[in-house]
Amino acid sequence: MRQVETLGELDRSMGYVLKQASAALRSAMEEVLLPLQLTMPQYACLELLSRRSGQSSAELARGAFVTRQSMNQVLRGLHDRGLLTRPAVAARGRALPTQLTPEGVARLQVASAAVVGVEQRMVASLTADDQQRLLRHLATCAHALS
Amino acid sequence: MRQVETLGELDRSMGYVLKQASAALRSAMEEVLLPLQLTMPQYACLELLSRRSGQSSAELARGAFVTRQSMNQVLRGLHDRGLLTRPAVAARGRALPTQLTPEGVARLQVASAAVVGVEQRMVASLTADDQQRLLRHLATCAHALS
DNA sequence: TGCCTCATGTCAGCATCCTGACATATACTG
DNA sequence: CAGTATATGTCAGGATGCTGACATGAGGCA
Repeated sequence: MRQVETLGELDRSMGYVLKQASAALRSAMEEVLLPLQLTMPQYACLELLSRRSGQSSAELARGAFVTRQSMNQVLRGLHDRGLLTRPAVAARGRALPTQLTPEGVARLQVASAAVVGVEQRMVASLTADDQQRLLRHLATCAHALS
Repeated sequence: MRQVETLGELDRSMGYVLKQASAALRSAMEEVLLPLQLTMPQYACLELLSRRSGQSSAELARGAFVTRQSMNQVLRGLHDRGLLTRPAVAARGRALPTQLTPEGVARLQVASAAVVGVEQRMVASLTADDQQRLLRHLATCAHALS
């Protein structure tokens, strides 16, 4: 494959370049998560729970950009593997608060380190200021379309 | 839903914010493409063909970040709707060069205008310089992970 | 109180995308 | 020339995610 084909106008399109970066990140993350027996949504679920414990399936779904149904399937898989706990019945309302088990925390620590490595590799050639700018601009873009 | 929940550390993660922006863009694009009877990969395919005509399914697949098989399915749908043409047999090698029909060009013009509108809305609150910076930084990130 | 709205969990069905495999056509290499 | 490697198209099967629908629980309001 040639390096950039014709270096066409696509590289001027914000949408295309954003998709390109996102696809590259996803691919790289799946690569490092595969040996850890974790898929992308599974890792996202564990990460979200580590940031704030006791979230419901619907909350996790919004945080991971999937539907409630998909997140529920993810939660079952992680529950069956003993990485998190869910009450069988809701103590209040219908939400079932989820928590990481020690095994889940341990697994996440390894995975998180690998993912951080990928992120650092992604922005390695940017200065600290540019990284902050990029972070801020991306957040602005996301907010503008919400 | 509260605005940003706890405004947690997730907003400091480059990967998360990138995914957030990408998801928002995809959602917004699907919203404007739905009335035009076009899905995301279908639009990407048409756009790629308008940039460079005669591309094979495999080339289009790489450009749209999907597999050859998925792109082949997309091409069939667009071919059945008369938006593009493919030779039944390869004139040389195995590649089947694809071209847009006038109907395909017309449909793409409308879709492209809608998508450009979405992209402009996304970066509306950024200065021209910041837009160029964002474009350049995203390309750098994508290249670093390839 | 009764009613309405909203959020959550869950089930069934469908659409989409991918992995694995195979045949074919071209280019390269000994 | 024969063998290998690479690229393309295609088929079959499975995995994943989504839409639509329903029941349940909480909160707000006349």
